Amino acid sequence: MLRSHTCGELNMTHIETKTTLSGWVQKSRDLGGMTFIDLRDRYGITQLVFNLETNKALCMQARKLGREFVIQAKGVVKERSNKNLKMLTGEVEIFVDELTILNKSKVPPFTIENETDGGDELRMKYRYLDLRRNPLRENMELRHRMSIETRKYMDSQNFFEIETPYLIKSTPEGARDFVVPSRMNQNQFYALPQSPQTFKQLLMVSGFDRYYQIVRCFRDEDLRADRQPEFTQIDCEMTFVEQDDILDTFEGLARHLFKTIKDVEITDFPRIEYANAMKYYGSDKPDIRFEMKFVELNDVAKGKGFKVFDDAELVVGICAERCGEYSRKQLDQLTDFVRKPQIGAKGLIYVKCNADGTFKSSVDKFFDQEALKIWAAKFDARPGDLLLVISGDTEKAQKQLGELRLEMGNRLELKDQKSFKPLWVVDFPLLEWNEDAKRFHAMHHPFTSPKTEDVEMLETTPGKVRANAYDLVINGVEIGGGSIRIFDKGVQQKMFKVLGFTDEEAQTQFGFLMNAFEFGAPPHGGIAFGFDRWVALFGGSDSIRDFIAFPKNNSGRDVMIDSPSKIAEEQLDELKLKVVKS
RNA sequence: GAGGAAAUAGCUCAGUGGUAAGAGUAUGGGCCUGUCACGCCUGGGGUCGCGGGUUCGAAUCCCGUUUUUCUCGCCA
Repeated sequence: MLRSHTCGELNMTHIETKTTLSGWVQKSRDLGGMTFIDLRDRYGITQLVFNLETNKALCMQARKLGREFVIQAKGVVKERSNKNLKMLTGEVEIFVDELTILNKSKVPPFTIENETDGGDELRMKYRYLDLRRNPLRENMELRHRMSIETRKYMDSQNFFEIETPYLIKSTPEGARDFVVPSRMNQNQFYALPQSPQTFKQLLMVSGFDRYYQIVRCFRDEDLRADRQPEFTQIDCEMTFVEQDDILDTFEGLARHLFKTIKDVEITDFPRIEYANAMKYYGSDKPDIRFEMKFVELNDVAKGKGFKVFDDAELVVGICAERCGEYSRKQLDQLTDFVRKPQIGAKGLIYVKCNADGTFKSSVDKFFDQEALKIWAAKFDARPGDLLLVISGDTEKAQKQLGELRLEMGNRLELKDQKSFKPLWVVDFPLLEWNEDAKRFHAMHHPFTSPKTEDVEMLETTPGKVRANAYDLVINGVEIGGGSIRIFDKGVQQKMFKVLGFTDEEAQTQFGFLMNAFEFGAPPHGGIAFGFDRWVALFGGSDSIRDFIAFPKNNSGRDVMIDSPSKIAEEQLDELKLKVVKS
């Protein structure tokens, strides 16, 4: 070993110990007569000290060290005369008597500090340097610990970790596939899995009973801060279970991770139907760290001659506590917010609940004090509160108000970073109408089972069929989702029919699964968690990028290795591919 | 696919038509024996993303282009 200790472990108990440390030069402070070097490794920073009087040659050598040089230093642990209690090793230092430069370093393009001066692009290009920084190192450690604890819990619950293939078959539903040409099978392509969905179902048919995998998934869609083209799921499937069994099992996983990683006991996992999540929060992933529930006003708002309300399918509002003093400017800002094209509301109506018990609203012309008093009562609003009301088509109005609710949550600082509020959203619709394709799409995926009592509606009103599908949401972030699967060939065929597949297409695309279902498929269901998001959530970040060692940028590029890139003509020839210049 | 923003020293940024493009930081040299954001002195460092245009004159205005980034669409 090129070291006897790490840079994070030496303290007062090691005084007078002979030690050999290896690491990177974090910083040197040359005071003339003496020189201090901060030596860094994964474990911490230890101060090396060189004295011109004691050993001139060595001190001169130390002065020449640059940032990020890799060195080995041998010496004795001494108590500092000037202690630095901000550092873990700040009570001691090493009197060095032998110094070896293991490797020099160019001056790094940005500072390797907790607060670096480098911008995102530069840090991505030199990711290996960025990963030397404490915050990134800590993120990787968090990720590591979460994967270990996940495996511990899953193992304790008798789950097998089984690997599934990455070179699979392209399927029409869902996200765009990444595609890989096959050399041995000319003109044919593999696809990278969007998730191991069908394979884990086949493992259930095989009788493995409980499967999980921490597995890479690939989706060729546009990216966001919380989306990467390749990302990691905790993918799980169980046999002979009903929805509650799955929710219970994975509440267990969530509790275990919260306890072991965050030292937080989660007592409550409320469950809310999708329909109510939309009705009260305008979102299928409500952030319930704060209340501000929707109140519907159709009965008191319509029929008073205000055309906007009378023509609307839904009039709905929220109560922002203690915002009754909002200025014209602040209200205009909120109106602009909901009118942004991304949100798309026509306007915003406000009611100020004045301290003296009167009301001031933007619809005073149509609603007198008595009418507004009834509104306020519906919100349980107190003097000093502000009511914000949106109207329009039900679904749109709910989503728009949902965005406004989150915005108000930000403005009023109601989203406590340290608080974690998980919940299950259940009873998702089975299907959603796709206006462009003029057909239904599976909301979750085509193998999700409809609720038994709703199956009949598949042929009459497919849009109303509810699914045995559920999402785990924490602090407004969709952490995972799953469903009880269809295990009956007949139901699966019906499902494909509703999705607009001909029997032939269904057979070509998913024949392998339907065939398997004819050989004694057990009832089963499962769930998959977005591991990167979960780690980021625990790490207190909205972006998953800094929780992935080597992420890609917004355009799906790895700017460090410069991929994707062109390939050689010979490679194309071998694959029988031609590149068309556009 | 649609829209917004940005590109100036190694890095982070200021500079909105006019002399010679600046700051902080990093970096080279010098001084300093208890620093730990060390301090002080001093030096080097620029294709103002790229291409075209307007102008007596463009980092600055206009057009195009590339890259990055944000939002929406999209992401079962």
